[in-house]
This record gives sequence, C-alpha cells and structure tokens, in this order.
Amino acid sequence: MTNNITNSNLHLYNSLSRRKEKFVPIHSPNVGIYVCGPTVYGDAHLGHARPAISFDIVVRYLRHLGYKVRYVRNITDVGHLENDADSGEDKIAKKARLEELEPMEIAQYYSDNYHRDMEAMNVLKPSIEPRASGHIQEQIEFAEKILNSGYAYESNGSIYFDVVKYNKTNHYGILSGRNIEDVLTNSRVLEGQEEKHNAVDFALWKKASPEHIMRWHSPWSDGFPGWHIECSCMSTKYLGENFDIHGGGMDLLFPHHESEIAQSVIANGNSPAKYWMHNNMITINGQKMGKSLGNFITLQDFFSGKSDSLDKAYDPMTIRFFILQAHYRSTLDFSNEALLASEKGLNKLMNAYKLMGSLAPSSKSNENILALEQKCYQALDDDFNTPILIAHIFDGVRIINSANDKKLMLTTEDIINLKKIFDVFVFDILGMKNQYDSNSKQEITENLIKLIIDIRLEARANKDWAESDKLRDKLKSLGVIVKDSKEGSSWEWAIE
RNA sequence: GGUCUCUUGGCCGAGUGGCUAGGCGCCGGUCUGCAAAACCGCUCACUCCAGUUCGAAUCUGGAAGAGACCUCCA
Repeated sequence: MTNNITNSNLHLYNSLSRRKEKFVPIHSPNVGIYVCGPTVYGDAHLGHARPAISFDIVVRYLRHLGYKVRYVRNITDVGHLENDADSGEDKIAKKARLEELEPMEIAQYYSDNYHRDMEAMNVLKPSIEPRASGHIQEQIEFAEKILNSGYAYESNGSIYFDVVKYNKTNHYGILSGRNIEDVLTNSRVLEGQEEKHNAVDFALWKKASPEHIMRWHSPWSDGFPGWHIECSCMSTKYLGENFDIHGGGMDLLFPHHESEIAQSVIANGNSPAKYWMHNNMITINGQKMGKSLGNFITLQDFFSGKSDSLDKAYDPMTIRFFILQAHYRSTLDFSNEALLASEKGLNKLMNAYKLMGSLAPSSKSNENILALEQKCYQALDDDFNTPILIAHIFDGVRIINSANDKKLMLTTEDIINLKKIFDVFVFDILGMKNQYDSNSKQEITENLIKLIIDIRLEARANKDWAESDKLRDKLKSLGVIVKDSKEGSSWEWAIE
C-alpha cells in the first residue's frame, strides 16, 4: 500500500476545540502521542480495554499512513489517594497491606497481568511505557519549577497548585468547558483538605502520613507525587513540551487532563498537546463499568467465561471486535447478546477471508473494489470511524460470498485488491488476529488427532486391520506416533 | 445542586435535511441425505410536543427519561 502522508486527509475530534480538525502533526512525519495508562492495583477489566484498543487503532492507522509514531503510555504505580478511606492511604499501598506484600509486588503483579491481557487482544506495545515510580526525581523538579514560578505553595510539607491564581491569567477549564467559579461554588467539601487555600487546588506533592509506606525524599517532606504531575512530567520528558496527541478516557478529562494543561502551561510555558482525544465509557445496564462501582467484569473473566454475568467464554478477538464495532467516542453497552453478535459477525468475516483463496476469477467484474478501498480510508479519516469501516468490510464479505456462489463475477485483480483490503484494514489496522493462527490451533490439532484415533479404534473393533494400519502409518508419516495398549490407544509427537 | 452529553428497529450500533449503514436475531425461500455455512427476500426505526422548511429522525424551542463529570476510576 503506497501512502503519501502529505495527501492524508485524516480528521480527528479534538476535545479542546470540541470539533473535528484536520490532523497536521507538529513535526511531520514524526508524531508523538501520550495516553494515560492504568493504575496497577487490580486486574484489567473491559473498561481498560477501550482506550488501549481505541488508541491502538490510532497508532496503527497513523503508522499505516506513513507517520513515524512515538507512542507513550504510562503505568501508574504510585497509587492515588483513596478519599473514601479515613486514612488517606493510597490504593497500591492499601492493597499491599491487605495482601501483606511490598507495594511494588502489587504493581508488578498487576502490570504483568495488564500486559498479558493486552497482548491477548493484540494491542501493540507502546514505544515507551514509563512508570511514575521511576520518575520521582523528574516530578520533584517539575513541582519545583511550578513552585518557583509562584503558582504553587507549600503547606505542611505538601505542595499545591494554585488554581485560583492560575485562572487569573489563564483559563482553568479550557478543556472541560468549566469555569472556576462554578467549580468553586459547587465542589463538595471533602475531609482533610484544610491545607489547601482553595478547594480547586490540587497536590503536586503530598507529605506522607506515618503509615504511608510508599514514600520518597523531597525538599519538602518524605512523601509522594500528586496524581496529575506524572503525566505532565513524563510526556514532557519523552515527547517534549509540545506534542501531537494526548489521549485517555473521558472520565480523566476533568480534573486530570485539565490539571495537566495547567501544570504544563506554568512549567513549560505552553499547553502540552495539540489534539486531545477521549474515548467514551463502556456501560453495563446503561451504567458506566468502573472499579468504584464494582460492576466491572475482568478481561480474564471474559477469556475464561468464569463470571456470573457471562453466558460463556469469549475470545480476546471477540472483545476487540466488539469494541471496534462502536465508535470510540460513543458509550458502548455490554451484554451477552451484543457480544455474541460480535462473535458471530467476526466469524463470518474470517470465513469470507478464508474463502478468498479459492475464488475462481472471471474475465469480467461486477464490483468496484477500488471504490470499496476508498470508502474504507474515508471511514478511518473521519475520526477513526471503525464501525463504518467494519460496515464496508462486511460489504466485502457479501461480495466474496456472492462470488463464491457464482452470483457475481470478480477478476483476478479484484480478488487481489479485495485480499489487500482485508490484509490492510482488518489485520494491520483493526489489528484482528486470524483465529486460525492463534493458540487455539494447537488445541484443534490435538482434537483432530484424537478424532482420527477414535475412527481407527472403530476400525480395530471391526477387525478392519488394513484401515487401522493405514491410519497408523499415515499418522506416523505426519509425525504422530500411535501406541496401542490393553487400555486403548495413546499418541505422542514423533519429535518434540 | 452545578456543568455537559445522550435518547435510533427484538439486541448492539453508524449516519445524514430529501436517496431505508452494518452486525446479530426473527420469519420466508434457494441449496442440502441431515445439519451447518452461504446466498436471496422480509422485518423500513429514529423518546414526546411544537416550530422552521417544499421536505426533519437529522435544524430550533420546550417536555420527559437516561448517563457522564464535579471525588479515585479507562
């Protein structure tokens, strides 16, 4: 596929302007993208799959267009404070205490699980995956910068960003569309915030309470960095003070991303990202699936089927396809019925792909395959509209099946182009894995061998020794050794 | 309470001022030893009320319902 990025017509919805904008990188052909990753204190659930897969598409498509993408997705392994707990303990530390483990063991365990689940769903690894705990020094320096500029203050060993002062010359609310007066008058009064000058101020550094086990030295206190600062700091370090795309879940828009902008404006002198992209939530019974609501289903539950909410196990590719059948900025409601529909649709799609190899070409054609390809590009160029893309792919499915039934004709060139469309859009960009190449292949193979051995056992029962020996010899030539015993037949690979 | 968003056929979900996305399901048919797959056909939806318009599900206003954020959350 030849692509010239100067001809790219990609438009994306920028949360900052609340409209679709043409994508023009700051330093083409290089593109820098930062996405907020998980806080590793629990197993990844369906909600975590949404941004991972949504931005996987963004990165894959940008690369397909010819851009050189540096994709940074962080791991938050410094737990944020739990505000509902009376202790002000952080999430990871709390989990560590409950399980009698070192906090870093918790973070390691769950980040390993996260990686395992993302790999199963064929999510590309980021170029850089920085950890908050590995950038404490940078975060301290970042906080110092803000402190020195006069937009932060120290209070009892903690450092807070002075939002009210910031808002006098800047707009705190530029991203989320709020104005600070509303926020001030309507913010809930929380416990333990006496240190702040204003309720809207947020921590850059928090002094650790005596029982707080995750702590680092700083000029102000032994403590830990505030929530928002890690992203500002690490995006600056790896992508520069001004980069192309910042992504994350919609629930992070305020206050997290809003605060990131404020921090960067003061520390770096400018807003960090040109484009802000936010994926919407996955809902269950119309309500957001979330950790705090306790209504989440983990990815491992989906893969194993072990959950009261699930009728059966679902392949990781089914989950991926399910997510891609909705636009990333829409909510997506989970149900077994919806998931089953995705599973069947995906199966139909993959069967059509397999069929392409055996299509008989004609000298004439009834279909405009190149037009179909153009439609696929148009769909992605329009803010990564994967559901539209998939609708077009199903057009291709119908064409393949009809050609197979001799109801329409395709030329050799048509078939080559059709295959190219599938290879590029389904596999490269949507990132679907061919089911038949996945690890279930091993399982299918073993079941096939068992099936043949069962057939051979029937032959033996009928004293059809010729058939029985033929099957044994054929299996042997394929590398499967059959061993008969009084108990029955077993088998093993000729070469391990 | 404040800010914002959404409301599409049995389900999930796109989208546009006029030309019935797509997937799944249902029903009928072709095919078939049976089944599956496949193909064809059928299912013409857009919360309600009023307005703008030659024409609105799409624009405007109002109502109802749901959700998100405002506090950790992808």
